Amino acid sequence: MHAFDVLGDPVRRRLLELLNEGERASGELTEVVRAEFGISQPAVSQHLRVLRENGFATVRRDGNRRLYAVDAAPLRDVDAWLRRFAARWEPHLMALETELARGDRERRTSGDGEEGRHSG
Amino acid sequence: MHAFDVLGDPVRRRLLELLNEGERASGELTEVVRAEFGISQPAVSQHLRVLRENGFATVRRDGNRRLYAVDAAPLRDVDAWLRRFAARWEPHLMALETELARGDRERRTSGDGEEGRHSG
DNA sequence: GGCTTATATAATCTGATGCTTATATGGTGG
DNA sequence: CCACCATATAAGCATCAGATTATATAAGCC
Repeated sequence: MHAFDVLGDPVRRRLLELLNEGERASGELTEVVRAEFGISQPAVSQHLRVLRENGFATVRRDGNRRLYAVDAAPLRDVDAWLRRFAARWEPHLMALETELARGDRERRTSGDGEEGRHSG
Repeated sequence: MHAFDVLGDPVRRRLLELLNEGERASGELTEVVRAEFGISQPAVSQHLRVLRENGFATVRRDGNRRLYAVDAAPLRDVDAWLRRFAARWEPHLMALETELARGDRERRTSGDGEEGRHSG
């Protein structure tokens, strides 16, 4: 199953959005999605399975529950495909990237903690 | 139809790839896709319609033919969604973007050439 | 052990999507 | 005008993804 097929479903996109905020139990995800899309628990579970089986999410046990977390590897692939078109909407982006790649290795940030505030 | 649904189809992705190399006539696209996917001309035409109607492609007349070109607007939307996850595969990217946005307006004067440490 | 909770799987049904064949539209040239 | 390209649309059909209900698995608790 291609990554884009996985992302083709709105429920799965929503699940990924939720997971992007942090690890969540299946039940929590189910509650949110149930409310928003009006679908059943098994339906959500099946979507989670698709995410799992295609590498978009990982699971771990926590007693009774299953805690899901996002795994961005396939998203990166999607991004890679998209980037081929990026020049069309951000003509300057390519130049910036080049510059960045250079600056990045020069600067070698030590970035342990995040002392910078990205948004306020 | 959501942008991700449009991209969910491999034929349409391929068409976009081809269009990304430059304007092409429907017939040319049809030939390539026919060879690769073994589908008929109407099938391709219908995919082109989906691309058109969802803003992924534009058409113009050239005598007998219809020349298609890619329109990246919806791809940008997709990219915008993806970017919310970008920090997961490129932890430094967010910082770089922030820095760039700032550096871009600061640098403006250009000439110093040492943009080495914006520190932080 | 037996009840309850949390989650996954199985089986089945349904509707949307994409394919096909057939046909329409519209431009070009004799 | 008529024949002929190039392309789009129409109509019908098949397949598949996603939904549902019912049930299985597995952990926690008394």
